[in-house]
Amino acid sequence: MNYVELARGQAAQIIADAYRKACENGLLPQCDLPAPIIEIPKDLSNGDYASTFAMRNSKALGKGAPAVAQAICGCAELEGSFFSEVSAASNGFINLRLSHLWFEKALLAIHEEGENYGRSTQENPLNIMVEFVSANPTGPMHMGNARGGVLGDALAEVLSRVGHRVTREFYVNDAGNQIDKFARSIEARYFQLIDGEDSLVFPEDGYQGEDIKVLAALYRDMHGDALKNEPAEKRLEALGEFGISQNLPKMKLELERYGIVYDNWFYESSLYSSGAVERAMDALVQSGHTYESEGALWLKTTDFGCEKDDVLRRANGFYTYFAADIAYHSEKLGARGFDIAIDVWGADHHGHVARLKAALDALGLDGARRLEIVLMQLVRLTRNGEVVRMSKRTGKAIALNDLLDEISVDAARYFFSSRAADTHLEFDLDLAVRQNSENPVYYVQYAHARCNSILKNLSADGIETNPQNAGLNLLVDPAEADLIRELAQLPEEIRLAADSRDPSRLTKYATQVAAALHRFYTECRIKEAEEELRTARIYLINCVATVVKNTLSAFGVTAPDHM
RNA sequence: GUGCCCGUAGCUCAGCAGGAUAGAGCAACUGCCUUCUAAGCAGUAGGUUGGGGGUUCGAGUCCCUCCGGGCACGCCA
Repeated sequence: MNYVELARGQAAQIIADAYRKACENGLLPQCDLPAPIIEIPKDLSNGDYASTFAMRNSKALGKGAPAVAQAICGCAELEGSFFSEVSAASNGFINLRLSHLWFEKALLAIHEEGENYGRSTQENPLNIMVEFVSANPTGPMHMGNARGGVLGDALAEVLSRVGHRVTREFYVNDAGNQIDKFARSIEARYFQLIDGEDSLVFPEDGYQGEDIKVLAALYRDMHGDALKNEPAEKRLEALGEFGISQNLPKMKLELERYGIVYDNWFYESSLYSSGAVERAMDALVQSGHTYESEGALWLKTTDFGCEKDDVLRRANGFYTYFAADIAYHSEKLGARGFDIAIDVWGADHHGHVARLKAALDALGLDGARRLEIVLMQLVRLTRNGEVVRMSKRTGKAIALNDLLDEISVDAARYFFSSRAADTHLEFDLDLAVRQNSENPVYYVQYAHARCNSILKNLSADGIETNPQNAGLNLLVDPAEADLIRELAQLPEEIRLAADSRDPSRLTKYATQVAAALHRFYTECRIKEAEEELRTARIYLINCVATVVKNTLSAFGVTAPDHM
């Protein structure tokens, strides 16, 4: 149950009713006004909720905002609501104060819902696919993939928590030029192993990493030198397939270590073998938005507001990556039955967004609305203040696995979750490794450990620590009220994270809950409190533990019982 | 050159749909452990929200412009 939403709704209703009553009493003129906006002020000294109704409508009502606010307050009926007090501020704000009933109800809901607290349902649940990471299987994953991984995973999680049906997918780019490049790189290393360093010139645009040498050596160990005398085409195919067959399981393991498990791994190559690419291209030709020029097949993306048209099939007869991507996404939104497809992409692909949407629009799939791209700014990796370029081609990428050897999965996931996708993220390796207790993740986890520790301690003294619904009306200390207000916020935070496609706000929320707990812990004793109050505080502590755990689990971070 | 993203405290960043006195963490300084975990709490100091215009009762938030940084503009993926 979302008590923030409930209170907000009640407040809006109270003010709307009060306005109607003020009109009947001749205090205010009858106008057609928009629904009152209710906000939670930063500074709670004036009230728990506030409305800007008077300021917003003072012009329409022909009266000053303070006068409007006073008229509203005079007519407001609080009976049966969660509010105990309504007042007009001199600048026109209408302030409402929550009654203790609200605090008690909010706590009861947390305990009742337990690990489901924070979840909600949709009237019309959507079938949503979140596709993320989709790193090229040509080498180990880097920091950008690490960021995209938690972002996509957490996004999928919050979407499912608000009641949608969510599928996590990894798109395996096992076709196209970069695979050819990959195969030629392994080939060069393979020949170097057999015939010495100068046997075959290393491709200029090849993959330089050590992992390529390892793959070549592994292939030779397993299959010998026979491939050397095969035709080049057959050799490259064998080496490319071998490389992918080695890399892909490693990537799966790496992602699992990182806490990410996909529902489905979708292979680009399957789009060709299933005929999906052909079908999509035929459909595009049927749509009338294509033409042939200089031997190539073009899509008129300019029909949909793009700056220039794009090639679908090259003059050499091969389809472009764009063509495969159109086929892939038309399958998602068509045959595979997803209402919405969300892709998490690196910002370096942003130029691709408009034309993919355009292509889907041409196919009648409403790409403008049903395809959502979350663009993630690239991670700038620095070491000793120096920028480290992250590319698989140069072999200088820092692997996700290497990072996880240095810091915990929890620390890595929290760090990458803590900033919105569109912020430029700087990741200092030395700092990350050193960060330990300075990392906010420990601050939050400590809050959970503290709750548990208190309960364990009390339990050892023979005190009942299972939540007992009694004395909740005694929780009136400001530190207790602040804490409960924070706890009540979780369902709202998850809803906002899902709606705005931005789970990073939950790390900020987690920090706020932890801060409120730590303040409460300092201000309010539990062990020495009088029995009824102690019982109520034990109830509260149990709720805090639930909320911290449910928040951290949204981005895959654990809530330890002790630290 | 064109398009997208960013610019808030010394550093890393919040600021929800325009609202009351712009907030956290780190770093600095001052206090708080014989009492439930000090991985904590309280306090001090730190700001022309990149500059300049505009919109209005009100702008960090919206619009324009300039400055600075990142990314992209392939018959690569």
